[in-house]
Amino acid sequence: MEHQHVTALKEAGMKATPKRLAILEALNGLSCYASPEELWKQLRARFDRLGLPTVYRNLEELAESGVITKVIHPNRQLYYYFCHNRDHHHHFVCLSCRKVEDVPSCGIEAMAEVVQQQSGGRVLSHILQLNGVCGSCLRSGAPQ
Amino acid sequence: MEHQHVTALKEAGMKATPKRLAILEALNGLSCYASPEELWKQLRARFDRLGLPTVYRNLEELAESGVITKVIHPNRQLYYYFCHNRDHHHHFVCLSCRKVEDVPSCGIEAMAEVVQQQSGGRVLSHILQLNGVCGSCLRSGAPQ
DNA sequence: TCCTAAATAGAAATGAATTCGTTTTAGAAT
DNA sequence: ATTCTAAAACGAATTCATTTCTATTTAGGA
Ligand SMILES: [Zn+2]
Ligand SMILES: [Zn+2]
Ligand SMILES: [Zn+2]
Ligand SMILES: [Zn+2]
Repeated sequence: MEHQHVTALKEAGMKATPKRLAILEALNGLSCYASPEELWKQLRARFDRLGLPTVYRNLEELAESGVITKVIHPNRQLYYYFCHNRDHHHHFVCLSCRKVEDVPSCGIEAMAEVVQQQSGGRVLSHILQLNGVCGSCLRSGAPQ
Repeated sequence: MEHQHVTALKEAGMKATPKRLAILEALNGLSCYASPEELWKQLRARFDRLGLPTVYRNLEELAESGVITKVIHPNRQLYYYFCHNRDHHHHFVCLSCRKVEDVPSCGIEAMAEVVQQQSGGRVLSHILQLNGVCGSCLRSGAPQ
């Protein structure tokens, strides 16, 4: 379980440093998205020295290499999520409790084709994210 | 053409102030997204006094009321775009020249249904945006 | 014309995110 | 095991887009 993270890092061409692994493990233990500062506060206890910039840098690098996912949030802060689903899919994120659910498929390929036909443009990336309140939050009457 | 902006503002429950109208007109004259500061610099020439916070506030209110659209950008800065298409649709935004193209339709309704079935969650909003380089940028060899 | 809630000015503050020069370290090579 | 080097981490300082705050002005209805 830890070694699979080492492997994932190696495959992404990144050194498997203790702090990098700890960040991955911390994210792995959550079913919701987390902010760099939250992860930093959590991990600080396990390292005598751990800089907040290190957490920012690693999260960005991990997202860049596709190991983790960046969550787009209305408050415009950075959040990250570790999803094991390697198929192309998207996320429903709860704005109340931060839970993340997978939503399979999307019609991006067809839409990219529309752009290609329309203007000859090239789609480099896409953002498809559903925001809302998850079932358990709704049932518990949590604030939105 | 100016009066239609007055009407749009009234319908959104907003006072039709000169500065608000000027912001709308400035955005209306562009086929691409713009930042608050860019609009401020452009409009400063036409008003002896115009605060940058006023531009920020108005753009946010206009986006909130649905008159204009917010663009999600990888550099995490705020950009806005004035689109006249009132049907539900999404945007392909060029990361090079900032041009915006409409992309009709999306399968959000079906995906919202998946979320409903999966966990009983409620989808409050969604983000669907295609990022890339438009046809004319590609042909001109513009930097990405 | 008067009134009032809404809008604006503009300096100041905010704070998430990043920079930078130094120090440490992972992991390959010997 | 030891050496070496590019990558990683430190962390104080900085950045700068965005927001806050109080005083002032104004749009639009009465
Ligand atoms: Zn929830
Ligand atoms: Zn997922
Ligand atoms: Zn372009
Ligand atoms: Zn549009």
